[in-house]
Amino acid sequence: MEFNEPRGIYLQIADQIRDRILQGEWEAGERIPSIRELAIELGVNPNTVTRSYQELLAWGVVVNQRGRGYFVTERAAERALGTMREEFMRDELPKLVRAMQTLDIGIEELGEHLAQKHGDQEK
Amino acid sequence: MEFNEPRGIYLQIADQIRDRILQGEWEAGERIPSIRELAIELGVNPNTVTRSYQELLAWGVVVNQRGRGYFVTERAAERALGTMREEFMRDELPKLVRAMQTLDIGIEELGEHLAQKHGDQEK
DNA sequence: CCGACTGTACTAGTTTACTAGGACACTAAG
DNA sequence: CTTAGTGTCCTAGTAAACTAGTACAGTCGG
Repeated sequence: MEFNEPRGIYLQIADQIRDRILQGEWEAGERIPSIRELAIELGVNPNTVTRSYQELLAWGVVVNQRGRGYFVTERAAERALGTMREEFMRDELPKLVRAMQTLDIGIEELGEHLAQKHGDQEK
Repeated sequence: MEFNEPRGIYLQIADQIRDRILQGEWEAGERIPSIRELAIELGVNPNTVTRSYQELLAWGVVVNQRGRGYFVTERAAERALGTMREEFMRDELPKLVRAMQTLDIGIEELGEHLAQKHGDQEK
């Protein structure tokens, strides 16, 4: 696995594991790879994985037990979406509002540009 | 002037001068404060102001002449809005798109939250 | 030419986020 | 109890962005 982006490695790992959880690679209650296992597999320091797993904890998709491992929570997808949306609304939205105000970009115009970028938002 | 935000001081200064230009504090072709003047007034290093002025150059609101100073351009407001919007569309919009995709936020929902934040967008 | 202003270039110190190394502590199986 | 696994803590190294200090270079009025 390559880590080219300017984003921290630990964030890329956290995203990857989160996605694998949400895709059902592990059942609720099941153990995900240990910190050391994953660290060796990815060729990074265990502390980096530890930090990734702290993110997963904050998102509510795993719980941990000292000496045993990290385990997928019930309704992990639901929890992840909820907490991550809260974080987005609290941290990113204000920046967006500021930018739109100084650049005098309306919601309608923003919508047009967004549509160009990722097409239909059906789901 | 206090610089509490986590954003670089040079960016805060650049924003401030940009706003003062757009508010018409100086005419087109008029000279803005010299790097040293502003540095002393704000209590920062001249190099920090230099960096702020580089931003203003990039935004197209000023031009510079070695040994003479920095001068407000024609149609500064127009230029600033244009280049800054380009930067926004190129740098910020992709992040926004990514976030909205992983969080499954639609344009409509985003609009609702934006409306709550800065009310009507009349102009 | 001179002097006082202007911007510029080079270098170094500071801060912050991030990553890594190594030791410690808990758990469970034998 | 021992051991091999687990997570956790403390510390240090790294890299990047930012800020500062200092010297250099152009401009213009006298």
